[in-house]
Amino acid sequence: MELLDSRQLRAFQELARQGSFTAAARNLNLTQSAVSHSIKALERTLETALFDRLGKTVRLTRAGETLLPHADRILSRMVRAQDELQVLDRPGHGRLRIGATVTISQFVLPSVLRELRESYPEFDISVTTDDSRGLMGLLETGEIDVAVAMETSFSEKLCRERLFEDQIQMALSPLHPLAGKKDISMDDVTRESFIFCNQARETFRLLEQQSLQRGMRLKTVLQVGSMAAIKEMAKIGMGIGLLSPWVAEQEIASGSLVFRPLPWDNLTREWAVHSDPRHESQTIEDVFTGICRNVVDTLLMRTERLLPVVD
Amino acid sequence: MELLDSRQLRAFQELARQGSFTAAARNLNLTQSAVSHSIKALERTLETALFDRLGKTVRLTRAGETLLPHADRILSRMVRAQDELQVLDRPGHGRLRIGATVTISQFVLPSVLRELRESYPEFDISVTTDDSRGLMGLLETGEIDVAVAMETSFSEKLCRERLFEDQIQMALSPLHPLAGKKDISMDDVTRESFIFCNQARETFRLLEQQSLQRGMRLKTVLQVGSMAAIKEMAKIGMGIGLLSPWVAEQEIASGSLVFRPLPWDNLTREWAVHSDPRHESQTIEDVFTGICRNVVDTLLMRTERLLPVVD
DNA sequence: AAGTTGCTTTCAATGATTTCATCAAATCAA
DNA sequence: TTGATTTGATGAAATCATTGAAAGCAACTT
Repeated sequence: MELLDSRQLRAFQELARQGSFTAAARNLNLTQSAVSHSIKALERTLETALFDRLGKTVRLTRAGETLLPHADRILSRMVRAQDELQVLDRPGHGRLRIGATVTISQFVLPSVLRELRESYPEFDISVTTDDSRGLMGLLETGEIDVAVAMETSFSEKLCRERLFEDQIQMALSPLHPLAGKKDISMDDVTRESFIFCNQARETFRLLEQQSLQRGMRLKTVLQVGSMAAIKEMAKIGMGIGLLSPWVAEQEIASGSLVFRPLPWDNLTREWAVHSDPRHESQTIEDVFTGICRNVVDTLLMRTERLLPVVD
Repeated sequence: MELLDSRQLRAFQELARQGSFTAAARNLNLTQSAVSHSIKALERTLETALFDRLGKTVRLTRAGETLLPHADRILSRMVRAQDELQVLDRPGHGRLRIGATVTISQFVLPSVLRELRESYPEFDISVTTDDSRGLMGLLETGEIDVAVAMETSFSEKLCRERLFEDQIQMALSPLHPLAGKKDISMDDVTRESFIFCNQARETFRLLEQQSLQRGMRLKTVLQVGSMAAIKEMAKIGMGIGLLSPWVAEQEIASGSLVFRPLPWDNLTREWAVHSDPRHESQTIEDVFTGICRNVVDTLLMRTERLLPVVD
């Protein structure tokens, strides 16, 4: 069926309100003739008379009466839609959907979000937590705008800005036999059981792959839900936590956890801000990346446990 | 501000749903070039990008996401409006707003409405009661479609179809002194008090005018709200009822009321169906008039108290 | 690297909307 | 009643927008 025309509806609405072609035309900034033509066209597509023309004045027919409320709502919704879009375009308004791994959302994002909110208080900001691979998926389907994640798995289409590197190490209770051992061998770790974060599947994958290359399997004793849980478990000697030392500054300082490198190298994680360069407004994403840069730079100054990126 | 175009919105909606210009174009029976143009035009009037074009596939931007629900509702309301109008046009569907005087709505309309409902069971029928002059006003403002009323006051623009004539007479209790009197003089009635229906202002006006021409005033003792009330009051001798004898067949037959003519003539009321010939669909009004004709004809056959119209 | 698919652009043509000029009808004021 | 004025309808011309064909890119496939 033929679709209704919005300008004709507008003419209809005004004519219904004014009861006069010339008055309607004046309000619409049109000629009376144009209004007459519009109404006639509308009546033709609807195959029904909308007005009784009684000489000088005009009155709605039954059909016109039933159409009028529809026309009103259609037209008012049109201007409402336009108003909403207008507001959306105002500088400082907008949306940023951030994706981050557990580590990042706990140790980096808080400062970033504080700065972001200072500069753009009207922005809608949301944070989704997932492992790095999942974040890349969300980025590709457009469900998030930026992802702070490991650089292992990234799509060709996405662009990235490197932030820093870190290294997975063993987090041990000070009482653990390996805590004081000078040279930790492969055999030493083979016998141990490890604690992972079940949301950090990408790190787990990285470690498993490295282990298998050396013909061994890491014994996993626990999969816990958060960084804090790993640390607590390691403290009481439930096993060896696997995480980067920069997320445990306090525990290291207080001596409740001891960090030792794993007996093989290449356990460096490279972190970056990923985004989709084809996305509508890259600007807010650039702002976000810049803030991340800043925050990470101050972090780098405070600890040597984070490694700057070599460009 | 520039108004949105419905075809562009339709294209937008389909593209948002399909995520592909060609697919959208196929569903719209258009070239994908046309869809591309439409979207571009829409984006131009809204001054914002509605889609991220990522090579082969497209995705809604934030603006697009906010526009989509509006577009959906606008378009669905358009088809709803069209559907409603379609239903309105179906034969047998429609509306007839009848205006009638108290007498008519009590003694003529019931049969008319029964026949009307038989032929057009889906019609919206409403009845408004007012005196003849008021009905003419309602007819002129388009608040009713037809009026069954006295012919005294009618506008030039309206058309009418004469139905019948009747005559106002005095309704008396059989015990009333005038009930058996042979020749009733002016003096006889001057002393009496009369009972009117307060909704029959036109009849009252007619009588008052006739009286004043003869230099007398009718003494009004009661203004009551219905024909039945007049009859009851007259029966118990509260005064003389003024009404047409054909609305009191039963009372005459049972002898509880006696009718006598007033001592001056020209008290004939002419009844007609009035309507506005400039109105959209005269057909249902013609049907109504025809049914009135029939009903009145059978009434005329049953009583001589109604007078046929002389054409 | 070539081919396919899909979107954009340019351009011509079609179609629709608007305006202008004019007519007919209705209202208003003598 | 008669003209003067207002108002809506109509037809023709001008303007504007929508459409489709074809060529041009860009991305994805083989």
